[in-house]
Amino acid sequence: MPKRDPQATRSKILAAAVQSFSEVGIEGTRIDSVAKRSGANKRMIYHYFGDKAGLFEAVVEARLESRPWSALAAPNATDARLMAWEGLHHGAATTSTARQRGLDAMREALEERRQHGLLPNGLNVQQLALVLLSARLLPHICPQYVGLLGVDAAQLEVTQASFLEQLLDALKPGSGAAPKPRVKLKPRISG
Amino acid sequence: MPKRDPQATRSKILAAAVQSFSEVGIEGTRIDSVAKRSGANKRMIYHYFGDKAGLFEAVVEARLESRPWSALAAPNATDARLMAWEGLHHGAATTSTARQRGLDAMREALEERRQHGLLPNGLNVQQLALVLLSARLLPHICPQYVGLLGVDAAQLEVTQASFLEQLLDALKPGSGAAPKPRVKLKPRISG
DNA sequence: TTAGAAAGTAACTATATAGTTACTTAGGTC
DNA sequence: GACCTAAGTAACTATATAGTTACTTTCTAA
Repeated sequence: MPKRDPQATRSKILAAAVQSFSEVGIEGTRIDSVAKRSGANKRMIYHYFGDKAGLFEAVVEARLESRPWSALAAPNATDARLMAWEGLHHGAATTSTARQRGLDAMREALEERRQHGLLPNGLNVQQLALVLLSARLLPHICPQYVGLLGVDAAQLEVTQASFLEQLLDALKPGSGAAPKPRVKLKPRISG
Repeated sequence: MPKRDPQATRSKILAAAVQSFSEVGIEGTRIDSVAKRSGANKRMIYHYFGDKAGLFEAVVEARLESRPWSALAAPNATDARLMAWEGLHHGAATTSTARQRGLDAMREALEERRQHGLLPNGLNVQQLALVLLSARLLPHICPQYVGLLGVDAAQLEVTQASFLEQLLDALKPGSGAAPKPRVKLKPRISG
């Protein structure tokens, strides 16, 4: 094991930064705390990433740029929260070709679904994609509303996936009958 | 006009705080800047609200507690962002009886819609409410994805409302035919 | 009209924080 | 193995920030 390992240092800083930014956001993140959590020297953060903004950029790059996108899969809490902090701070400004490609693919998958006659022709696929993405992101960002709406937060990952599939199913042209839920949920064990 | 007006002072502080918290969040908000923006003395903030956390609580109370909730109406950007900062910082912990009532009403409205045969019986109304709320909130929180998904941000308020109505319509049991969009959109004038 | 409470002000303080300086140590290369 | 560059460290600095102290001014009520 070498005493010095630039790659390892860089990535342990990045890992700590991912956690911190996701948990407490950009303003909430303390460079000193990232240094301590990563075990690296604070100076190294500036060495590899320039400044706090650069560190956040690197975090976005590492977690959001090359992630797979899918209309029904939920991003994990870490990524969802990073997306929220990014959006709240930087607004719509994002010139991300990688994410653009990923989201295009997601849209195309829905488009294909429509061409197979599984979605109504009049339906705007972009809007549908936005609704599906929103549904999977928001519970990580505003968990307070999950509870307030009477949805079981602990099982949401599963119940929501099933619900959204059911929703898409119900949109299928000609599906007049009320569809059945695909997953039968066990009653939650309390305590 | 009296030289002193406690009510007015309190509310101008609150108004400035609403703006600041909505724009830059809890950590991003500077008490000095709220004081300056409101025209009140900084000391008065501590006098009326205790500390920064108390000020944020008052902001939530003022904007989120007694607002009307509706399955299809979009909260404005200010409120949506406040909800996001609140959720990101405080998580699921919210003991809000007022919001609970408001959201219950929203759920009941959907329930009623179902009882009128306008929604499939198998459909989980809580989940549906969550999806609709998510769709209306997320664009304010993560505006970057609106553009990346190819949706026109400037017209979203209108186009999304129309889309969601269409979606609910398509869920109506027995509605096999592809529904038409309810609003015909003008092409956007560029420049 | 005067006491006392509440509203309001300005200057202050302790501390935390992003970013820097000045230095030491390791490792590859000729 | 000497040299040089990159990796790494610790102590430092300027400043910004939440919260306070000590004070003045206005309003109210007896």
